[in-house]
Order: sequence, then structure tokens, then C-alpha cells
Amino acid sequence: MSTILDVAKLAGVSTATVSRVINSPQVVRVKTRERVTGAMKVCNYKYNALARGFVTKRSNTIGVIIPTINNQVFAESTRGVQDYADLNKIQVLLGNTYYRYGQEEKLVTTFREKQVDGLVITTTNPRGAILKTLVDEGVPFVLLYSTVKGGPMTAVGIDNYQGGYRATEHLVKLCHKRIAMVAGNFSSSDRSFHRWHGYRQCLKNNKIPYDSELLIQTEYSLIGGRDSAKKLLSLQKPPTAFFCSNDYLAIGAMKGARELGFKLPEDLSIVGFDDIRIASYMTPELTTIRQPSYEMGKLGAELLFQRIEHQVKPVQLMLESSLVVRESTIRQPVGGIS
Amino acid sequence: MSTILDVAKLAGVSTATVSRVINSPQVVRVKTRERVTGAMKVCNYKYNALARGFVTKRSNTIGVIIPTINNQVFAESTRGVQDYADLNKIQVLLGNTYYRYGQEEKLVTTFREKQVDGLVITTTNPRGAILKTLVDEGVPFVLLYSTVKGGPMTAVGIDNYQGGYRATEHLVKLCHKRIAMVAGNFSSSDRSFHRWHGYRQCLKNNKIPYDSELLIQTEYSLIGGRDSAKKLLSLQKPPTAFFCSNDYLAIGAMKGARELGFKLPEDLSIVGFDDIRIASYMTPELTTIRQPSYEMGKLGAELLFQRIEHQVKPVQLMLESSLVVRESTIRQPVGGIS
DNA sequence: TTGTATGCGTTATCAC
DNA sequence: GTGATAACGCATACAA
Repeated sequence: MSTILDVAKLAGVSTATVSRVINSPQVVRVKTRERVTGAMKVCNYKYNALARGFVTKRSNTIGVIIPTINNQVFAESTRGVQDYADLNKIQVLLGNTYYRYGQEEKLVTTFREKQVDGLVITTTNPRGAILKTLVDEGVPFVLLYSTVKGGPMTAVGIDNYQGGYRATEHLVKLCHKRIAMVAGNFSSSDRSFHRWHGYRQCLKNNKIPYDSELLIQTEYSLIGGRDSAKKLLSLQKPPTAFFCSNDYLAIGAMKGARELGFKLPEDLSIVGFDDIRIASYMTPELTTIRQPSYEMGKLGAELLFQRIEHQVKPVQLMLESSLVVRESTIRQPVGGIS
Repeated sequence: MSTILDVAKLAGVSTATVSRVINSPQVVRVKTRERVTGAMKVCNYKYNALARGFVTKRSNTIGVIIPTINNQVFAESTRGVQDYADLNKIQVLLGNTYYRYGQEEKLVTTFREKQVDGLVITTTNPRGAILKTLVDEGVPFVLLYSTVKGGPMTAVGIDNYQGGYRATEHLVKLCHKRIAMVAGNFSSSDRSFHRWHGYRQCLKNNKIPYDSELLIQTEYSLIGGRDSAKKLLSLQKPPTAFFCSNDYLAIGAMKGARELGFKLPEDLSIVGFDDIRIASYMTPELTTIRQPSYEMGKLGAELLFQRIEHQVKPVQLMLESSLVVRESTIRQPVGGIS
């Protein structure tokens, strides 16, 4: 592998000049520039970005940490980050935490050792020590799908409480009285917890008694949704509606319900969360709370880059989420099962 | 940011010793080791992996190039690579080509400049100049979802021809005569092309005349599937079955068919390709060709690491794919529409 | 077991 | 416009 030194010798110039034709070609005379580029071709010279980063203290790399690439939602936000990064000639190091805090910590450490210029994190615990350390040590980072308001961290998210509230309200307006919630484990992320708060408050505001039997916490997966649905529907007084804290749970619940002989949406209304692309391709098409994942990633990257370039102060941005009414929710017939 | 020099001074040892406690602690006396680790804490020393990579010529980073993270299949194989890499303390740089060859080239260049130890590529064109250059210049890489047999590249894939054949054969056995294929654009990747070959050969072997009207090439997306289905079903003599070259296309096609008033699976049988997780959660559950994406990624990473460590010779591995019969395909009633 | 010295490929600072 | 050279943080060959 040849270096700028080889090129310099061949072109009969100094390494400084070679470096210049790479980084600011305008400042070098056309004649020399051509000699240098010619020499680069002859040497089959390959630029070493690592060496550059080493001296400039800029790796032009950012780290992206998500629970799992396996969830379309995180794939989308990651794509948003990637696209924005690509535009700015920045590369992305990606890691999955699988909702394990220890793994999150490990990734942060490794990425920092790799001298990333910044981090985009979808955290499992916004109040943990990891982020605090990052703040203290001045490492640029932004949170995605964040629940934090105020404070020293830059973050973008949606109002999960509101999302949960709206989902539930939709069901209430449809005359459902027994509304269950299939939630991702509160310990996995507090997004689920906030959605549950919205759910609960909505019930309260509508004078529907809260029944703790109707809350299930489960792993965020299709299977989790399916199994939870079966449990819920096997209750003495089964619910007539589900609010699932993500679409996978909802889609799993659909299957679970069907396996128990429930007709959808006649016997059970379901609302999901996220509006993953496939939601509108289910039968019945899934009613859900849409959150703009791709945009969130893109915006997060933008905020991070601002934070890296200039020392802007932390902001917390709330993106709009919205209820998308489709076919999986219908009016509860008066005198129905419940 | 403190360096090993700071630590060395504080601990009253040389930088070499500090380096030793980091890389091979056993060789340094317990007493000194403790002094050093103590000093590291005091300094809040952070290891600089970039500097290390710079001298060892090993970045402990690999580049993964996929068409799009947005496709569950590529997300899965990427996850396989990541998991295996993580076990080996290697980080992953990820990039999307969006099926554009130019972007693939750009990513390869950038990743090489970043001094990746190797590349895992799901290519758009196995016969292009990019891979040839990589071979010529001795850059370790492995192909995923590969269609190449023999030659100088290490690759893992499935038999796409066989997959296409089996999918079609299943439909033929179900007495379908007019079988359409909804294919991803042949120009996007030759996987789709190979599947079409299987499809075509199967028709031939079963003495079903090939009708070019029944082939649609489209973008690999839900929308692409939906629109193609509508076109196909609006034909004078519409097909009674679809073979879709991936599951998104199949799921899209389901929706398209329904929008035209077709009942599934009674009026139309559909078989997909990939067996993405959600396939068995569709109604009707999707019959499809399963390919082991996660395993492919994991195996690919393993092969790559072997290639990096020892100079093993190139191999092309074929993983088993299989037909998963579910509900979306049924026997074509004798005297049906076609 | 520990220290000294050198080098990795590039950029940046000063000269010229 | 261009060149000489120090510096970046670490690993390693060699010496002690």
C-alpha cells in the first residue's frame, strides 16, 4: 500500500503538497496538481482516512445505537441517520443493544474508543449513568425516541403519553369499555411506560375503572403479542379492545385472537403504535399511532452535526404523532360481550 | 483527553508498560499493573482504538454493504454479521446502496479508506468491476445472497433457481395453469433473475406454455407488489396464481388483489420468497420460500474472519432454502376461471 | 519484568 | 505555491 510519501517522491514534490491536492486542490498550481494526481494513479494510491482522523481528531464516523435492527421502526430511524450522514460524508457504526443496558454501555465505550465524532442513541434508560457520563465528558450525542424533557441532553421524540391517550380515546369513543393494554416491558424502555400512562389517564377521564388484569407487559415481538392476546382473551370477562404499544405486538395479537376463534374486527378492536410500513397491509388494516421514524433519524443526525460543529445548546424536540384510523377498530355493538 | 503517556508518568513507568497492561496484562508484575490501572482511573484514561489501528494495521472494523436496511431480510443478515462480529470484538460500519451500483462503489471506497479489515457485501452486480478490483487488490470480502459459483470470491447464498423452481412447482401441483411472476427488477439484482429462470424451467417441464404477459418486473416494495397484482389481474385472462420474488411483493400483491375484489386464497394463490418474520402473521398466512438470512450473515462473517486471519481459499457455500406451505396457496378448482 | 527508541500516514505550522 | 518537519497515540523490537 503506497502512501503520500511514495506519491510525493514519484511526483517530485513534498508530502505537504500531496496532502494539499487531496484536501484543497485549488491552492496548488495546476501543473503540479496534475503531476501529483498522475503519480497517485501510478502508485494506485489509496487514501488512509484513519491516519487523517488520527491527526485531525475527527474520525468522520458516528455511532448509532439501537435496541435492534430487527424492529422496522429502528431500522427506519437508522436509515434516516445514515442518509443524512451520507450527505455529509460521515460513516455510521451500528450496534444493537437488544434492550440490554449492559450492552448499551459496552457499545458506547467501544464507539468512543473508536473516536466517533458523536453518538445517536435510542436508549433503554434515559436516567442511567451512561448518558450522564456522556454529558459530563462533553461527548456530543442525541437521543432518539426520547422521553426526556428539558435538561442537558439533545433529544428528539414524540409525546408517548399523548400517543397512548389518543389510542385509548379512539377506542373509548368507539364505546369500548373493557380495553386492555399489551405493553412492551416497562423495564425495556420507558416509552411503553409513558404510553401506559396515557392509556390509564384516558380511562380515568372517561370514568372507566382501571383493571390491572387488563395490562400485560411482554417482550416486544410478534410472539409476545400473540401470547398476550391469548391470555387476555381467556379472561373471565375478556376485553373487547386492545391497545398494543407497538405494531408487532398488535399484529401478533391479531393472530392470537384469530387462533382463539375471534373475528376481527367484529369481536375485537386493536390499535397499534408506530405505523410500520406493513400496518396498512394487514387484514384488517391496522389502526395505529403513526410516528415519523425516518424523519426522527434524519433530524437527530442534523442536531448531532450541529452539536459537533458548533457548540449549540441542548434542545428537546417533539415530533407530531397521529392516530391513523384504519379497519382494525370498530364500534363496540351495544349489548356486546362485555 | 489523557494518553498512555500521562498514565505512564503518573504511575512512574514507561509507556511500553502501560501498553502492556492494556494488551497483555499477564506479562506485567501485579504490583506495577495495579499502579498503572490506578493511574488510568485517576487520569480518566480512554483508550484510543484509532491510534492502535493506525499502528497495527488492523482497525477491528468491517464494512457491511446492503441494498437497504429497510428490507427485513437484509436487516436479518446484517444482524447475523453484527452478532458474530460482536463476539469477536469487531465493529460494523453499515451502508445502504439502495440498489444503486454507483452507491455500492462509493461505499466500498469509503470503507476501504476507513481501513476496514474486510467487507460483507450484498451486491447488486456480482460481475461488476468493484468486486474484481477487490479480488485483485487482495481485500478480504464475502458476498451474501450470492449467486456466484466457483471463482475467486468467497460467497454464501442459496440456490435461487431452485427456489423459483420449487415455488412454481408447488403452484403447478395445485393445478394452477396460469401462473404469473411478480419479480424484482432484474437490473436490481440477479437473484430475481435466477428465480425467474427456475420459474420458467418449471413451467416448461410441466408443459405449461410460457406467457411473457405474466411476468412483471417491479421495484422491490409493497407498493410494487400491489400495483403489479392489479395489472396482472386486469388482464383478459388473469392468472390464478402468483409467484412473487420476495415477501413484500407478495404482501403487496395480496392487498392489490383484495382491492380488486379477489378473495384470498380462493380466487388467487400467492407464494412469496424469503419468509420474513411477518409472513406467517398475514391472513391468509403466506406460503413462501424460506431462506436463512440470519444464519447467512453469521456464516458470512465467520468466513470473512477466517479469510482475514489465515489466507484460506475462496469457497462458495449454498445454504438450504425450503418451501413453507401455509394458507395463501390452494388447489385451483377444476373448471375455475382459467 | 521493564524501559528506550522508532515508526505508522497524515496534517499543520512555519519557513522560504 | 511549495517544502521541511513536528506531532498525533500507540505498539513493538530490542536492550537492559
